[in-house]
Amino acid sequence: MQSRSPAAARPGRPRSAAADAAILAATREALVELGWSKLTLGDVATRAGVAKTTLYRRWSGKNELVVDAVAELFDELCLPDRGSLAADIEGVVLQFAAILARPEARSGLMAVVTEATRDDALRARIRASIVDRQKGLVLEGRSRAQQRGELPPEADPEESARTVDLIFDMVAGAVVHRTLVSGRPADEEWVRGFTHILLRGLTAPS
Amino acid sequence: MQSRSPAAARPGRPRSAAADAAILAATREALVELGWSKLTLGDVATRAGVAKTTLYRRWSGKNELVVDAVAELFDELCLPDRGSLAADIEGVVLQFAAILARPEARSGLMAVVTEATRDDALRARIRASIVDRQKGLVLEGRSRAQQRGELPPEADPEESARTVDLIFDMVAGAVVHRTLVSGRPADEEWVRGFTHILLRGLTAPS
DNA sequence: ACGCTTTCGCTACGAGTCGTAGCGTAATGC
DNA sequence: GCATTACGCTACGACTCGTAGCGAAAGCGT
Repeated sequence: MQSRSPAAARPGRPRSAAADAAILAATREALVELGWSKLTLGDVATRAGVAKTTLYRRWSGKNELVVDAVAELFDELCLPDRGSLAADIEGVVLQFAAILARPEARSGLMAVVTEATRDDALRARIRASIVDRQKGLVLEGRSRAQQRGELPPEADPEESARTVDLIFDMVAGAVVHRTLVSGRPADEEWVRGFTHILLRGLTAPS
Repeated sequence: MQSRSPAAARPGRPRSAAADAAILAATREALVELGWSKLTLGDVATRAGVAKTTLYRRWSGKNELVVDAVAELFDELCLPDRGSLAADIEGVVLQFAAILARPEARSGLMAVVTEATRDDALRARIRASIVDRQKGLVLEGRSRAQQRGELPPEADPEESARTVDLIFDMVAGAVVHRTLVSGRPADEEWVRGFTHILLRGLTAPS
């Protein structure tokens, strides 16, 4: 029960880390050029310079591969301290919008979310590698705002968790809908208006 | 230049309206059982009791067919007058959430939006048959609220249009994200919390 | 009743993708 | 050297795609 680490020193030839990187990069490239529906694993393998069988040895299918390829795009997401809650929100929303403006994120992210409606394992994979990271930003931003005194400290932890979930759905949902459904850019002007409404909704006296 | 109506009295055998209904119903049924990716036009044709060629004569492909099939789900969407802006919003959001709770809407709607990221004609079709109808509800609700005095009348029409777009992205985006990404139901409790924040953001003094 | 026109159901087809199996070779640890 | 695993390559059956061709059916005008 000891060696269960993922990269345990197993005997035999190790998997090429370069191949992993090449495959994920090729997947994003194919997403840009072909989109989700016309992306084939054979094509990705050719672009990456690996055999198709190598691809199937590491990923069980198109869904899992694209999740990993898209997840790397969210690595750059962080929460810079801009001094006020409003500025922090605007900053992170603009970062999120910049990622969603990239074509590989647009087609890839939406597609895997679609597939996840019928695949619980895939949904868990998305949550672990993408969604939870975003939610962490919401938690961090609220913690900062409470330290600044911009938000009251939470009393009920359960109520607090519900509020975080709600804020997260509102932020991510609005940006995604603006970018992908309305088809218009989430630029600074839009983000300012959105932040304005959200912030007043959170802080105004009832 | 006279007879340009879509169903002009053309000579020859008319298209079967019953076949249209059967095909769209079969498409929704297949969406429930198979989901988007495993749905094939041949299977839909078999379920509907029509030939595959008939399907291709009326729709150019899977995307357009599913848009029409899903669009019918939104026919029931309306804005009941509940007496206050808060109640109106809660009512229509709950209706929207009820539609998104159906599996054929979950997999179908998200899938066509995904495909629309690379297909402008498809995006226009979605906007015409689904999105614009929802946006109309936002306009109607705001108009009512202004008559009641719950919202101030708009001065700048351009600013007004921007606000409507923003509200629409926030409402639809939050419900979609809650339902499809977070994977939790947009039940009454959640809708109350959401409406509370949105409404305070819209009406609280700055 | 008769043609004209369009739709419909059916069959068949080449093209493309899928996911897997088999084989020989390359890379690592003992 | 030897065991073990990863890799590249080829080939395969099964499936879906979108289209073409055909004869039959259903309307409309004369």
